[in-house]
Amino acid sequence: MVRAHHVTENTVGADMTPAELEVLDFFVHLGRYLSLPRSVGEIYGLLFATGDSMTLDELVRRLGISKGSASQGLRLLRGVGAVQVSYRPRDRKDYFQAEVELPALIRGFMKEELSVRLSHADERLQRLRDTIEDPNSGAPDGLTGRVDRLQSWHRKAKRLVPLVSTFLKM
Amino acid sequence: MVRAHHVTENTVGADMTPAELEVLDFFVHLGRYLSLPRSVGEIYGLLFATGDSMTLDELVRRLGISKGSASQGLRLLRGVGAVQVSYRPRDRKDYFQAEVELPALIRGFMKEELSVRLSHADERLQRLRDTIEDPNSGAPDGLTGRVDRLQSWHRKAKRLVPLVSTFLKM
DNA sequence: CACTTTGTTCAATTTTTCTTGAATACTCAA
DNA sequence: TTGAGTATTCAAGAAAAATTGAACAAAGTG
Repeated sequence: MVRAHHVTENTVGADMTPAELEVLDFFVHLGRYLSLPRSVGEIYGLLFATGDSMTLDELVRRLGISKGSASQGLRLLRGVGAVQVSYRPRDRKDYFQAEVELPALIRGFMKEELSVRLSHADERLQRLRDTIEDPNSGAPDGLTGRVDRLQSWHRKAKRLVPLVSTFLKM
Repeated sequence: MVRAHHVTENTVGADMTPAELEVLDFFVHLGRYLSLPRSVGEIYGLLFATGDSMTLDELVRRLGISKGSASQGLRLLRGVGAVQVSYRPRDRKDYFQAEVELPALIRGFMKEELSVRLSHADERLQRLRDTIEDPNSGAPDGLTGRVDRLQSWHRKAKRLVPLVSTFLKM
């Protein structure tokens, strides 16, 4: 409740329209669910609401956040493919624009986040196996079986990723 | 790295076997990815490693966490169906045990978390629509179209949930 | 009922994460 | 090369989240 109106609490946010505020609100909450900083939700939200591309300074001014936050937030959003940068001839500024095509977003997220996590999990599971196979590890009875199950979860998750991608691109 | 060895840093954790430590490590990291407090990963990890049921006091003692943390963590884990409680005749204690069947976990997670979030999103999207349909909302050109797209993402996500459930239960 | 054991709640504290803003780096134009 | 405009980095401060521990509640027992 309070948080949703964050942008209205500082003077610079005052030039937001109700429609824009509502869109920001939506993405701030969505981001919250994905444990993203509020600033990231705000940035994507404003870009989404505006539709057009926008410079870093414009984002800073309209959202009333610091350049540091904006820069870091944009890096993250670019990283997952949620924001694209374009350059204009005879203009040094970067122009940032929201990617609103779901397939592109999915692709970015799956590639950037998920695959890294899954391969980390791979390593961990391998280490875990190695540890419990050592007779000195003190592995409780039946742990091997439960770790097997863990590995089967993991394999399933890996097979799920392309399936979800396909579905969402339809 | 540092975090992974948390449980070894306090005296009570010293009675953990290497195998148990590795399992805790795995679940603490997994939990981290899902933005769960470390204590939650530790609790589930120890229950998973042990295989047996365990009392709250046992968890507190072996993990070296406070009763408060253990109680709250267990509530969360029970809430998503990752931990089950059983009672024993002539024994006032609760006995907690890890649920290791993937289908049950999925069911719990999908029901508890996802469906709530998705219905929140529903409300938000409806409000958003209402706002931008008001001519005084100052909705930028084309925003209606983009919000349409948002709603189609959302519908897709809702259809995806049962699909994923089915797949993971196979 | 008083007492014991077990689990929960919540204000205070600690830890982690986010944000800020000044310093720095980069890029192009003149 | 200098200067002006732009973006990034990062240490310090602010905010949010997790953890603790003591007080409380609940549920038996004698």
